Amino acid sequence: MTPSLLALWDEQPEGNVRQRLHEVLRQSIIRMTLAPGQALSEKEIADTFTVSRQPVREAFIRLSEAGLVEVRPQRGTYVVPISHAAVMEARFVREALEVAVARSAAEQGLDASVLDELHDLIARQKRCIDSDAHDRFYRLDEDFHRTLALGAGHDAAWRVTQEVKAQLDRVRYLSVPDTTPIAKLIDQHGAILAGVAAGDADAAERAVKAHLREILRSLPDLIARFPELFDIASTRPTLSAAQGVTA
Amino acid sequence: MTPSLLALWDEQPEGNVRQRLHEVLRQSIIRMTLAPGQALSEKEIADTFTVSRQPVREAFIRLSEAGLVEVRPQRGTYVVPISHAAVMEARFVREALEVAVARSAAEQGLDASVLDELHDLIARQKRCIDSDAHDRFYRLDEDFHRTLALGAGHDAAWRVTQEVKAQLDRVRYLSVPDTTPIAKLIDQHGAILAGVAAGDADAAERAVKAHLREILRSLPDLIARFPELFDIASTRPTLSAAQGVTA
DNA sequence: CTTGTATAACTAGTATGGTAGTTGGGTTGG
DNA sequence: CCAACCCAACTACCATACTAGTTATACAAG
Repeated sequence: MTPSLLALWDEQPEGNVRQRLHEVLRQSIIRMTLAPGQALSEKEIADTFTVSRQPVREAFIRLSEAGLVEVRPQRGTYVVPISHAAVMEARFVREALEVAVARSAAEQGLDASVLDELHDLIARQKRCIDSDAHDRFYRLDEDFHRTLALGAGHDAAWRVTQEVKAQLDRVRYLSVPDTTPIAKLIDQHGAILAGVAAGDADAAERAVKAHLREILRSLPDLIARFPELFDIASTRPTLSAAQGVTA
Repeated sequence: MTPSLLALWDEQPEGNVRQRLHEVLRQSIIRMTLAPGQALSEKEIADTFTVSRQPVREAFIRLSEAGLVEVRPQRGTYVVPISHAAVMEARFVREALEVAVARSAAEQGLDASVLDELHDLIARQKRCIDSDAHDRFYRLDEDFHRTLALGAGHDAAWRVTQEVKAQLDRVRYLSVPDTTPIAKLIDQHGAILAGVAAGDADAAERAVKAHLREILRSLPDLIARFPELFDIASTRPTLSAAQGVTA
């Protein structure tokens, strides 16, 4: 584990130790380098990166807010198992946001430069079909969704999307390279862009929904194939669950 | 400032110092006890609550992620001004989520107990109309939206909604008690509930949108009345803005 | 009076120390 | 053999110390 963590560490240029650590750990959890259920020790991580425990702790807190780790006081910090319920909820939130973004983009129109960039991204994605460049495709996939959101001026929506997407990316990483073929995903990107470019909000919405529902096709199969990575319970016990109502 | 902060502190029962501090500061910012632009000193806050700087710092980090404060390294931490763009974006995200939640609730149906609770909440809201119990109404308002979201099983959506709602609540707190009369808001709650209960997703969506667009009516007036609380620039300079695209 | 510089007083970021609590394993009494 | 207990080795949380960077001010040089 250590070597690949350190590799990510070196390629994180931005800013302070906390942010770099957060990004390294986040990526490692998404990529399953840190497996669900694994215990993360403040001290061990701190020693690995030759930093103090404090920024590690702060990174843990942020990860726990994204639902990627669970901090149990005086016990330990653990990578949370993939939860079916959490994935479904993340997908729900993401669909709500991206549908709204696509509709907004279709209705208000996008700058020509943004449309060009989106077309360009799809073209570059197509070059990944045969070359088995999955990692490259995934980055371009994220670029497509981000460019659309930011191009429509909805950067808060994108920020939230990015947070919940972590839950989904963990699943997507499992389904490499089978399940849904890349070509199909690229076609769906094309459909989204076509709807947006044509100013047809309804078509854009349908395209986004079709795209984001692909994960539903692969999920049951993945749970069957990797049961040890998933939470057995259908509903995950969340600390931030329903609270009492004002008396 | 100090006394009212400490009052909030004492009524935060839950858990650790960091969470209590976060909630106290968050509420204080929403309620304008901590005014936009005000500098927050780690040391000063720590001394006020007789805790160390560390949990204060961690609370600041969380607040900065919600866009309520800005941490400028080696400089200071400041309550961010209300930004027109940030409010519009928060409203956009909230509408996207709550529309999706309401549609989901209408389509899948809610338990009778949840419907009862929603009706009860509306009834209790009506009792606030004449008594000028604005604070009480606002709590019941939040209860209504939370109960709907959690009742439909979308607690992740609610968690995100709650985060972005802070930006909107700051504005709403300014508009007490004029602008939109409480009675109108309660009617809108009733319309949402009616749509959901009838299983009419389209009606529920229309009702949610009408409800959440009330803020748009009051915002220009508030900017004119309290220009010193708002960011002058139309677009706020966000650190997490657009990044380059994969080369 | 203006300007450049040194400096003192702040800041956040990081490191380290201390405390209370949990856990698991070994030991002791039955 | 088994149960109860104890203790050592962890944990996260909080407090404190230290570092590095920013800013405003005072002061000296022109």
